[in-house]
Amino acid sequence: MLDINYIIENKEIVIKKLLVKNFESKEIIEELELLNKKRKIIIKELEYKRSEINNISKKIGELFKEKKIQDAAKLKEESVNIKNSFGDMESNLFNIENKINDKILRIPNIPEESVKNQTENEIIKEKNKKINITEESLPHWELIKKFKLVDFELGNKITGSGFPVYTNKGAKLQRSLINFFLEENIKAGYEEIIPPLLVNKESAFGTGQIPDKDEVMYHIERDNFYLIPTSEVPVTNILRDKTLEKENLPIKYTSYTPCFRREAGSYGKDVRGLNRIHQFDKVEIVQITNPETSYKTLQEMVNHIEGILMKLELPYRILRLCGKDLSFASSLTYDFEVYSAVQKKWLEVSSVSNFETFQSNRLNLKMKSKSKKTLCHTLNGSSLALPRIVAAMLENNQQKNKIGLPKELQKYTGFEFIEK
RNA sequence: GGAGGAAUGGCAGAGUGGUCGAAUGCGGCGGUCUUGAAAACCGUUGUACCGCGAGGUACCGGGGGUUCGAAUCCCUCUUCCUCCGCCA
Repeated sequence: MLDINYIIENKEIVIKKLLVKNFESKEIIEELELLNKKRKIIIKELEYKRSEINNISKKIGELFKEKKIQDAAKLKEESVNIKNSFGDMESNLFNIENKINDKILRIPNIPEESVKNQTENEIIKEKNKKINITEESLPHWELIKKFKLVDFELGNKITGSGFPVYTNKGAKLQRSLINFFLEENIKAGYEEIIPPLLVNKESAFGTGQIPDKDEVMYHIERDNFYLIPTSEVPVTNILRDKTLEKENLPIKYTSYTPCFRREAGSYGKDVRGLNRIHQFDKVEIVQITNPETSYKTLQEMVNHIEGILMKLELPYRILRLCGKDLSFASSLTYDFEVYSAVQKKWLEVSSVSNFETFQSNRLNLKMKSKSKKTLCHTLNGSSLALPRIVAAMLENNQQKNKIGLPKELQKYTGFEFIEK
């Protein structure tokens, strides 16, 4: 959520920058400006009247002490009159503030300076795309059947489409990847968190999932909880309504959780196999930083994730997202994709973003230095999302009757190959 | 799930209708003293909003109500504690 005063004071710049995200904001900002003026006028009058009532009440108190009951009764009447003159002011103010809120929540975050108004994502780096596959090479959805790693039919039976059952070495591979990612993150100074998988609406609001994107989340009506679409939600909300000491920053959290996404309406060949499912495993990294250093932090996170992908010996590329592809809350995002040789497709496995103050403003997450309080910057990234890593790894490393695993991962799996 | 109790500033803890935005202690910040530090002493110390400013308004778990006036009374929700029940 952007700050209303900032929007109004920097109207022209904000409008221009939001166009980079393909968001036309002129009208909405002008409406905001008008509403804000109305708001201030009402507040001024209302607070003046309230202060009058407060004064009268004080006098009444004194008169009561002096037993001047009649004088007090007179003042009471006066006070009631003032209160009656409020009219609809209070409800008007309430309505205006609601309208302001609604509008401001519809405005996306401002993209970072270097994001240009282009529709092409910039490829920052591309590594090791050459893979030895043959005519007989299978896509991962065939491989997982052949080697009995993941059972989608079983998931259909137990739950429904998009809830795979990992079996045997497929299950062990999941657990090994999770451990590998967590250990890499912990080595890099991240504190491990196991958060709740269900969150309340305040938490979903804090990181920006509601009101705009509530259709991606499963919602438990009876208790009004949401299943988390990413551990970013509970983990970032650890610090909701906190003021942190400047010298305690940055705060670095890592967390493995299953993630639940409704992915309404997406069926077809793009979602075959592990490409897109309703429940998947992901390890996340989150950082809360001093606003002055957040872009340095973003780079550090990108380097860290790149290091993990290198250890997995997967072909990958890093994209710097264009304005059009930036998410609602993000100022700058780098996407990581791994190459899936049989599908001949790049698969997104991580998205690393700096949200600047967009989340912290909703979260009321501040930093204190000397006597000054300022909003922190929040950042997060996947390190990493498992299904597509598994898909690419299986496809790229397949041999005749087995699938090889990267050395670094073997320490965790305890086996070098997946065999029949 | 049932019965009872509680929620106050960074923390601890007073306050049960009127100079209470809130005593006191601890902590924090500034100072005196000291070669330096500690101790002691003095001062200071919440947030948001409106206003050029003086100043004002709101906030004592959340929401609503009673009243001229609410931390204090009433309703409701949430969370915590004690007891009972159930339970991995």
